[in-house]
Amino acid sequence: MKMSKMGVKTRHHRGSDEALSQEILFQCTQLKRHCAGIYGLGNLLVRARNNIINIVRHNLEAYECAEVSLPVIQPKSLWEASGRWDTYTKTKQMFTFEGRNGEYCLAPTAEEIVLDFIKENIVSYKDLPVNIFQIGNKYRDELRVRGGLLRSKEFLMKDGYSFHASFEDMVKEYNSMKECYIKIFSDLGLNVIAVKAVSAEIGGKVSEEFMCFSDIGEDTVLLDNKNGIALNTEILEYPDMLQEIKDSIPDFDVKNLQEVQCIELGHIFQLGKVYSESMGGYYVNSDGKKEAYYMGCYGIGINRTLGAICENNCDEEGLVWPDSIAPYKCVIVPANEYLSEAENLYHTLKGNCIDTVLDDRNITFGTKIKDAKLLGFPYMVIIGKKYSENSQLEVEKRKSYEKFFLDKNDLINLLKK
RNA sequence: CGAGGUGUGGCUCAGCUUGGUAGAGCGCCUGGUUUGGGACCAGGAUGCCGCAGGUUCAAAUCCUGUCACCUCGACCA
Repeated sequence: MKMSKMGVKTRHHRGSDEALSQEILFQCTQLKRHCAGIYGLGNLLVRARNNIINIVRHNLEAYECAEVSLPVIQPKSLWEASGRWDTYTKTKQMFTFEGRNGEYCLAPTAEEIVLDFIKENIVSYKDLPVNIFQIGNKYRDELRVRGGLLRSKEFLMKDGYSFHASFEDMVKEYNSMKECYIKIFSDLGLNVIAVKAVSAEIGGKVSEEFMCFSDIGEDTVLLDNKNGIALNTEILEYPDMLQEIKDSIPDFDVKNLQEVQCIELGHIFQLGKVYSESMGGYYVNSDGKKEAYYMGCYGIGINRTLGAICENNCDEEGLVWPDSIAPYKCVIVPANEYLSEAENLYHTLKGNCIDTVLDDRNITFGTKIKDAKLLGFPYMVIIGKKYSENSQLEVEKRKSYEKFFLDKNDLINLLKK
């Protein structure tokens, strides 16, 4: 990609947000606030997000989850069936509108629609279990938005749903998804822990959240380092849940818990039969009897994960994309009289399938360097004075500022990794 | 919805207390000099001061209303 065609504008000043990463995203115009909680994303964010999506997708497919796509516009009737139309509209958390054939909502979540989707495909115990997921926009008219990507009204979410003939099978799948989620976050380079949580409006009993440590996080997590468990502080408000924990762990004591701030990136639930019963999700068992199936539900906030990664990977000079999801592997920064040499290298790297940006803008060298750091490309290849002095390429690593010289082939090998 | 705060060129903001020709920095355009870590000189363009009423000879400034946005609470991936 040529920088001149990317439609980016960088600024000298940062604006304000409680999260440094979000300030930087506004500064380099990768995040544009159109109105409260509604954002446009620039090229770098979209490419990084696509990389996250691919990691999520590949891991889920390795666990035999099948990708589908469900509509965002959903009819009121489905939400009345589950009883959640009133729950969500009362608190004005859901966007609704009048269409030609009645009322609709913009999906805040998808339990209703997924049942409507899968119902006719699951009629016998032989059709179970099934685990399907989608990656799509969700809409929630949040009472309060926060921190750019971290809490917005329109956001990209991966949501998955599993269907089972028995409670045991549901629990088994739940545990398998937990394992899968831990793998996903580890592939993304995030340090994430599973935390016991309250299920709220989604329903069901057992649920765990996947939390990433961060001072700007909205959630407070209580760590029991001795017993190796963690729980969301909101559990303290539910005496029965607290009692369950006390019963299962003999020397559990609220006094020994350590408080940490976290960002919630994912949440998995054992839903049980709540939705299948209300929405008519039945199958016929081996005895020929009709039964509602058990369900599990598994979500990852993709935009929020992107935001958390930015927050974990930035410094005073700008973003520092980790290799796992970097939108481009490197940027070529030429002094203006070396543009044609830079262009040659650009085509060579592209020819080797390396995602490369060429800063071909007719601006001063210093500005290009500043922008390269601000935008956070993992490697910067400088073509200028030193290029003519020696045939090796000057390379600087964004993260460590480490500088070294490489032959063209060594550079290709380095970036191909 | 409760409590605070802010709306002024593309961006960030000053000016408002005490009414009197609309400001700065960055960005943008033209010309020239620069060209390895956010260059310099000269010239130039850009505003219904969020919107609507009111007070006044006169309103960015005072009053009333309204809308939008931000921060803090109650809800959530």
